[in-house]
Formats: sequence, C-alpha cells, structure tokens
Amino acid sequence: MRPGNPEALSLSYDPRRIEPERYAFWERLGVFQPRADLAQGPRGTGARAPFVIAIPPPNVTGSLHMGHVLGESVRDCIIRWQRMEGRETLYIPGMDHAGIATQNVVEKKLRAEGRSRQDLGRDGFLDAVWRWKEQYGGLIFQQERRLGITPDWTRERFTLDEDYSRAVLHVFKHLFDEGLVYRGRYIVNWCPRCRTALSDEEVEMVETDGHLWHIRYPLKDGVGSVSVATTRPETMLGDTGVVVHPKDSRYAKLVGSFAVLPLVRREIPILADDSVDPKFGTGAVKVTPAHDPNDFAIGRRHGLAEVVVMDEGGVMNDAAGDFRGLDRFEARERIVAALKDAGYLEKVEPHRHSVGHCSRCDTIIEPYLSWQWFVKMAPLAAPAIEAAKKGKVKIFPSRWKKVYLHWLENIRDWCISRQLWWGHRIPVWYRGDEMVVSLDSPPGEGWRQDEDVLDTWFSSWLWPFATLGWPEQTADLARYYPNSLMVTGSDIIFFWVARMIMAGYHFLGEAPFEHVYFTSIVRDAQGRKMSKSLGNSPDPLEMIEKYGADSVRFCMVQTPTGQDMVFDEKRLETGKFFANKLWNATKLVCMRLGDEDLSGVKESQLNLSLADRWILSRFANAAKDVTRNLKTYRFAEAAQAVYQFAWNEYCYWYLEMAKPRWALADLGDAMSGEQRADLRTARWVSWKVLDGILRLLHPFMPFVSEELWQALPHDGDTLATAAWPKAKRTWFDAAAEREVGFLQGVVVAVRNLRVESKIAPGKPVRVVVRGGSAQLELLERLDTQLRPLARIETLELARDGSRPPVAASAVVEGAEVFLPLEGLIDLDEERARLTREAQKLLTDLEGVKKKLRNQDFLRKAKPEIVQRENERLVQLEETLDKLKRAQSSLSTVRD
RNA sequence: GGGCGAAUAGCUCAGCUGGUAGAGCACUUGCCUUACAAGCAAGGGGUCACAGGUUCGAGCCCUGUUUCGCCCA
Repeated sequence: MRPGNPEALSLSYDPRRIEPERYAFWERLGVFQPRADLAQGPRGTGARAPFVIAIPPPNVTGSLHMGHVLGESVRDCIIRWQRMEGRETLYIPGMDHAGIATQNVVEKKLRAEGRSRQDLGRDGFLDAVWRWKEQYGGLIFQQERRLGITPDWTRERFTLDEDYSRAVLHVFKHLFDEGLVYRGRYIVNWCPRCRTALSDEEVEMVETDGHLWHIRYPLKDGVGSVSVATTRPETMLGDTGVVVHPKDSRYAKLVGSFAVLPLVRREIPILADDSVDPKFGTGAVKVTPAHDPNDFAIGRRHGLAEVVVMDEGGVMNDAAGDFRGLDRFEARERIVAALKDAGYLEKVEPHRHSVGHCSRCDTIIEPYLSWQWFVKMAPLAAPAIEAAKKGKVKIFPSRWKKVYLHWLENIRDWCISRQLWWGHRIPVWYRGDEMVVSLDSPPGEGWRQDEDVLDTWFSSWLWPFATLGWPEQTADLARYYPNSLMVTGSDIIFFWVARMIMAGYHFLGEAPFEHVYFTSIVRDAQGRKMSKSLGNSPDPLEMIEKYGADSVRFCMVQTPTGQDMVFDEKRLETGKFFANKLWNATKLVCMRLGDEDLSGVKESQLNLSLADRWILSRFANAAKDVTRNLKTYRFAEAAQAVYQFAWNEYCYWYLEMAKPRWALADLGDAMSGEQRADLRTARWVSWKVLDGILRLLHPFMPFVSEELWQALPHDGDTLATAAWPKAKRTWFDAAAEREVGFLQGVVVAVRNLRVESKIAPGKPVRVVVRGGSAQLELLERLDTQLRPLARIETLELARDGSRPPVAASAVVEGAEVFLPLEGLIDLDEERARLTREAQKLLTDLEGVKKKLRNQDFLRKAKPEIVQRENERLVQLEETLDKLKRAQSSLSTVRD
C-alpha cells in the first residue's frame, strides 16, 4: 500500500495542470500495450479472451472534430473498462490514405503554386503527397492524445504501408481469380471535377428544383413528331433512340419507325420497351445510352449505339458538333435556346428531382460510360446477411440492423477503380491484347500497368485483419482476430461496416468483430451535421483547453442512444463541475485519513455504523449499475450512475455523516477504544468508497480519477490497471437503505421547516420527534451523525407522546417532526402551509381510494401492486391525520 | 415513392419488464456554514405531439393523423 499524497491536492482543480503530465505517465508505464500474460482462454470464449478494438482510421488529411471525439471517448471508455476488468486489451490505431480527399488537398496546394499534378508527373506527384503526409498527416493523433485515449501506438498502421498494400493487391487478385472482380464498360457515377469514377455510396442525392423540358423530335417519314421529356437536355446530343411502352396506344403505330434528332439530324429508331412509364412526361423517352444508367440498359437490350458527348471534365466533345468545347451546363442553356429557336421546344415545366452530388467536392455527378473495375457483391453479401440475422455479429443499437440488412439485400456491384494517382495502383498489366493480373510486373518486355487506383474503401474493408498482418498467418492474427467490438458512426454502415463484415467472412471465414456499436452523429444547434465547409464544428482542442479532456469525454459519451446528438457547449460544464466536486471531496478525505495505515484493516474488525452499511450498500448498487450499463453500451446511464452516486449519495450524505466521527481524531490520546474503532471505521469506509468511485469513473474521466487516486493511499502504480469494482454480495443491505432513507427524510423535513419558518441557515434549532419506538431508536443511534446535517442543536425524542404547543411540523413515514417556535413563527403562514400540504395529500388519497374501490383492479392487478396501494392508503391517511392534528393544535394558539 | 427514427419541464435529454413522471442546465428565494460559490439549502415548473383502441391501469403496447430528422430509390 502506498501512502496518499494530500499535498498534491493543495491547489484547486485545474485540468490543464494535470492532464498532459498524466498522459506521459501512462505511456511511460506502457499501459497501452496489450498484456499477453492476462489472457487465459482461447479467442471468443468468455471473459478472459483478449479484448480488441480497431480504430476507424481517420483520413490522413483529417483534423479532429467533435464526431471523432465522441467515437474516441466511447472506444477508450470501453477499452479502459475492459483493461480494469483484467482482460488483455488491444486498441489498434491507424490512418486511411483517403484517395480523393488527399489528392485534392495536395493538388490544391500545387495550384496555389501555379502547378498541376500533370506538371509533376505521376511519380513526382506521389513524392509530393508522401512529403505532405510526412509533414501534416496524422496531426489528428497528436490531437487525440490530448483526449487521453490509449491505443497501442507502436502498432499504428497506414493503409498505404507496404505490407498493408500487398494485402490489398492480394485481395484484388484473389477476387479476380474467383471471378468476383471484373472489368467492364458501364455507366458509372462520374465526378467531372475530381475526374474519377465513384461508387454509388459516394454519391449524395440532393432534392433539387429543376425543369422538365419537352422536346419535339420530328418523324423521319411524313409529317408529325414525337415529344420526349428530359431533365438533362444537353444529353440529347447523344440520343440514339426513342422508346415507348409497348401497350401505349398513343405511340403504337410509331414503333419501328424513325425520328430525326433535332440539331444533330441523326436518324434514331422508335422502339417499344417495358421499362417505360407511360404516365411520366409524354410517355416517350429519349435514350442516351452513354449518359444515363437506365438508358444504358435499354440501349443494350436493343443494340443501340453508345455515343459519348462529353469528356472527363464535363465538357462537350467532338461528338457534340456545334456545342463542342462548352461546359455541360452552358451547353444545356445553349441547346435549349437552339431548340427553342428552331421550334422544337414544346414546353418547360418546373420539376423537382434528386440530383447526385460528389460527396467529396459537391460537384453534380455525371453518369458516364467508361471502362471500370467492379466487384460482384451478391456472393459476398450472403454470409454478411446471415451473420446479422443469426446474431453472429450483434449490432447496437439494434435498429441499425434493419438498415444494414436492407442495403445488403439490395446490393449492387461495387465500382472500385478510381482515376486517381494517390492510392493502391490496380495490379493489372496489359500488352497488346494480353491482360495479366499480378502483384508484380509480369516477365518480359512491354507491359503497361493499369493507370487507375483502387477505391480507398477497398483497402479499409480489410482493416480488422490487415492491421494484424494478414494475409501472413501472424501470431497477432491468431491472437487478436476476430476483434471484439467496432465503434463507429452510423453514416458509414455501407461504406465500411457492411464491407468489413463481407471481407471478414470471405477471406477469413469469420466475422471481423462480435459487436458493432454505432455512435450518434454530432450536429450543431440548427441540426446540421458538423462539417469543415460549414465551419460549424467547434474546435475540440479549444473545448479541451476550456473544460478539460475529462469533461469533454464525460459529456460526449452521454449521447442520446441511437439518435443524433445536438451539441451544446454549455453541457461541457457539467463534467468540469463534477471533477471539481470530486477534487474537493478527495481533498477532504485525504485530510481526514490522517496518517493512519489502513492497509491491514480487515472489514470484519470494523465497527460499521448504519451510515457505513448504507453507503457500502449504495456503492454495491452503483457498481452493479455502471457495469450493467457498460455491458449494454448504455453510456449515458453508466455515466449518470457514477455521477449520481458520487455526488448525491457519497458527497451529499455520507461525507457529512462521517464528519463527526473523523472529528474524534481531535481527542488524540483521550479517545476510548470504542471511539478509536469508530474513527478507523469512518476513515476506512470513506476511503474505500471513494477509491471505488474513482475506479468506476476512470473509463469516463481518466485524468482526474487517476490524479485523485494517486493522492489517496493505493496499491499498484496506476488506476488504469487497477481492478474494476465488483459489487460485493455482503454489502447489499436493504435494511440499512430503508433506515437511512427515513433519517434522510427527517433531515430534509427539518431543513424544509427551517426555510419555511424563515430561520437563518446558521442558527441551531431544537427539534422534537414523535414516532414509533423503532424510529426513535434509529434517530437516537445516529444522533451525532445526523444533527449537524440540519443544524439541530438538540434532538428531543418525545417518548411520552407529548407535542410542543407551538411548532411547525411535518410528517415523515408516520413520524411527526416538530420545530418548536414559540414567538418566532408566523402562525398564519404555518397554518396556510399545512393546509396546502393537506390538500396535496387529499388529491393523492382520492386517487388511491378510487383505485381500491375498483373491483377490476382488485381482481386483476398483481397482488403486490394491490398490496402496495393498500399500504399507501394507510400511510396517506395516517399522515393526513397528523397534519390535521397539527392544524388544530395551532388553531388553539393566539398569535 | 419506400424504409427507419423522433416528438416528455424554458433548453438538452433519461424513463429498460405497462403500476406514484426524472436528471443536467436555466429559473425563484436564502446562504461566502473551515472540502467545494465550479458550492450549499429550499423551491417553482409537465394536457408525456394529436385522435382513437387494448388493458383494472398507458409516457411505454396497437391503429391512424400531424410535424421534424435521416437513409434508400
């Protein structure tokens, strides 16, 4: 046992003074590294297996925002808790190369210098990105250290690390060999600004007010025309057909004939196709196979030509004739004007529709026909669906399971090639008509590697095992896979979580983690998602500076379960106030422990008072509560349980009840043996329970809890590896809780009477209590511990049943509490108060009586409920009776 | 268009198995009481969105409506 160090608390609580130092202290002790000696069972079996969390790798370009803070607070809370439970814990840190985002950042920097990536060439550009990464990348981890998180920094991984990259390319080849990766010329989501293809998930649909242009296409033979409606008139230049519904009588006779495309004068066939909705627009649809996914499908069914009319930057190309060289939106205006001039524009309607935007740069997506690589997803999805359905992967909060399943059950193939330079270059080699998939250049001359790189998510979906050395069969992989838990935002269920589960099953035959916990999304006061461009995210470091990392953590884990969180800076105060409260409580306890050595004290030798038994029982309940709530990821409830117990029970009641016994120390040698035992007991219990509070608090507020724990007598080097409190069976004590509940009622009643009677807070008073013998005996027993709580000078127990003639009074569990007030009291006011009180009771009483008159209630309600109502009835009547007696006794007194 | 979720005190949110509606902040009153004014004591504040239904009993279960948010197409 190490002695406490009360001097450490001589200053007031200041997070800035303690936090940075403590972090260095933990790092020195190596508490972040997994301790293999702790694991006693095989993976996945019970409580002693290693507990593993992998960080959702932040973008290498990222800087800390409140969303990260929330995630890290939750992950570290769980990790620290599990570490204290005695498990071997591993928290794997790392970063994501974030292809598009990073390339954008570096390109922007180059542009500012008047250069482009093309100027540098591929290798030169990649050099520039790596240099940028070395300089600025991973800033976020420096920031996160301030939060006090405990990943094993020696295992930091990056998705472009050499061995990680091998894993990514290996997966590509593996899937290709299985026929699950294929190359094809299809319509993809194309960002003309980023000049790359995107997956469906990277497109954000935005409801937009647009127009529906109705255009008349003249028929080739004879007079007449067919009208089509479109939201993107510029694509008409690429039209190669018109389709109508086969059963649409309006157009039946036109099927098989040709229309002449205005402006272009191309002859295009009029065809019938089931996919046309006769009720939309004119019922005739122009077909642009190279610029629309539906049209593409129609075009393939009917063998229509695919005419690409734009280039990769969204600029009209040679196929656009007179409109070549125009940006797509300018082309839209000019084409509409030209159609109007030539009399082809029939009408324009306002039209609201969803328009895809690039999730990275917000540019409007262009559906674009190009050669890309895809992953066939349905076979991968099947095991992931089953895993969730059978609970092999448990999702918290459970409602996200439905979202997850819906996506997987409607899954579409994944476009994984990106026309970027920063990323894993696709391991495919071409020579003439030959194509070879190989991690390294094939033997022989003249091979040209595919220019494209892979989607960043195609590397991060391997995160839970590639970070452990896969595809090598490493010891780490054997030991730490599957991970235990994944904590991330629900906004990346599809991007990441679902894909990790698919990859886990496909490549290792096992789910990558047992549980997934989705955190809330942090929003600003107006309900908007925190974003860099809006600038609405407060700077977490500023928050930490202002309130302390402990407070930020404590408040951020208390998010609403399963819904978004509205961030309000004001809330962060709570944690700081709480830390301050504990700081002062610990200071008090430290002072009162004296230099007594408590290390050898056995609980059985103590002289436990009712107050002691009560607080130990309440502590056991709190410990049980916190643990139970952590197990089910109810962080707000867990944090609240610590808070409520520490503040409202330990500080508010227990410390006050311990004070009189601590004061025995002042007697010095004059203490009797009994008093000596009382003192030691009060010291031991106050210390033991405070120690327990700090343990329960540690996962939420690691810094201040460690600091205070070190100031108290303690075993071991650090609270971070101290044992998690167990609710001791022998500490539960329902009788003590009931009895102290009564005493607290008396104290509150006296305080209330004091205020109501306008007695100065500092003024000692005389109190008389009438009540049952058990109640009076209780009061007597705790007399000295109780009296200071309400500044009671003398507590008179009216064993003879007498009552003071002039007094303010209250009823507590049938006992009458009097505050004798001869000459002090405003009798009218006291009478009015009693009347108000009685009125309230009458209302309650009526409710209870009504219930008990109801035969159905008596017959059908559970017996214990009926019993309880009966007891309530008796109690209410008794209390009312006593209030009335007090009223009548006052009424006989003249003012 | 389809799905998911939310609506409880002025604000942000709990309320788990249906059984006397809670917390923090804010507010009112009084206190610098030797751990703590970042505190202490006492208090006020609710048509649990609306309408039906089930039930002895509904904030909680069911149906519908309204409003808001998110996801998907």
